[in-house]
Amino acid sequence: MIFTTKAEYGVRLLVELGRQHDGAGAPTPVSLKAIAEAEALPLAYLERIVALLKKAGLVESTRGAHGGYRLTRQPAEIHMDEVVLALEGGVAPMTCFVAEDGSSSHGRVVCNHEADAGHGCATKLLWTRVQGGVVKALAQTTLAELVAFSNRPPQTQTATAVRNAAAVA
Amino acid sequence: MIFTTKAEYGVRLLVELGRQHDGAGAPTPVSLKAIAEAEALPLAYLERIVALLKKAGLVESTRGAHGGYRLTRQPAEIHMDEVVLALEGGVAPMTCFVAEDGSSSHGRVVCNHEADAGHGCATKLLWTRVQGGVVKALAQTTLAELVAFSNRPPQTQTATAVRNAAAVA
DNA sequence: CTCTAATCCTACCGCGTAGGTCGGAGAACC
DNA sequence: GGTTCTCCGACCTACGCGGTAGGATTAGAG
Repeated sequence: MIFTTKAEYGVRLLVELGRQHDGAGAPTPVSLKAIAEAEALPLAYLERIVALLKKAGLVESTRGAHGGYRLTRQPAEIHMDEVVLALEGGVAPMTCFVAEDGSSSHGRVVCNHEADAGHGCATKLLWTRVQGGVVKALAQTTLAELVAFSNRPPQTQTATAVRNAAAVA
Repeated sequence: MIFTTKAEYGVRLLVELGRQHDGAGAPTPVSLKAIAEAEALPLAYLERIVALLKKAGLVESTRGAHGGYRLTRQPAEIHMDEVVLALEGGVAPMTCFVAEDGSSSHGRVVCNHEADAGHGCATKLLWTRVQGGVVKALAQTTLAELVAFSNRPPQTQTATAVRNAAAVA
């Protein structure tokens, strides 16, 4: 598989925040406990995940009673490549892939067993293309889309997902 | 990361076979030992990997002395989606993704915690798009391309890889 | 006819990491 | 001051990846 549950839970957490997000600048924050119950996720684990999102500046928090988290931007302005990068710490199709700087979305990608033979590793071309496809698919999806998708009646969700995926491909 | 070393080693193995592959129908087979030495990979591990490729019909073998493996098709006719599918047993971006039939390239994809809540999982749309991007990138790459890439002088490889990746994206 | 080089097959193992828990310390609101 | 939150770091466990061991089988070479 590609992504761990960090990405899964983190995205679902953001969707839950995006659902409560109205146009106002600073709405009432949502507590992790409420999100954990709504999505049936372990609270203690969510704490560590949301810390990653906060460090990336995607959410902000207010402590204390009636505190919680809220988005720092409009859901339509949050693209999933940034989200997954914050949660997973990079999007690399193979262990030998390391980005030169932190962000793997635009940075140069380097295979670290480059000099083992005269003719480099032939798979580098392949993994580079795969990574490009993943990042592109992530960047084209916004949080607002996922929020809208999650509010749709279930029987139409499958067809919509397939249609959107076909549009991407 | 996305893929394990099974995919990495398997692709490199195929590249090595493709390099020896001339136009003739049944050329002299290449032994695993030769490939293991050329690519500096553990022989015993390669045995298990090549078994997957054989089961998928991508290579055929002759046993006994001076035996080995050879491709069943021209390198230009071997697309990487089929290869990775054979090696990794499916291309799923998340554990909850399972294909209805064996092949994940065209089969319908289903999230197995579909019915846990009223509003399905919002991440399904995202993972479907990601998987589409990966499969597309794999399907667009043939073994012949990788063979040609691996024979190129090293100093031009990086620039070429980036250019090709940009063309895909 | 045997020796040898190769494919085949199955069981085994160590180790890193994903996934999750626990307990507690600060911060705000009543 | 108690309650409700965020925050933080240590800790634990199951599992799968990556690799090894050892053998059985097949077929060409001499």
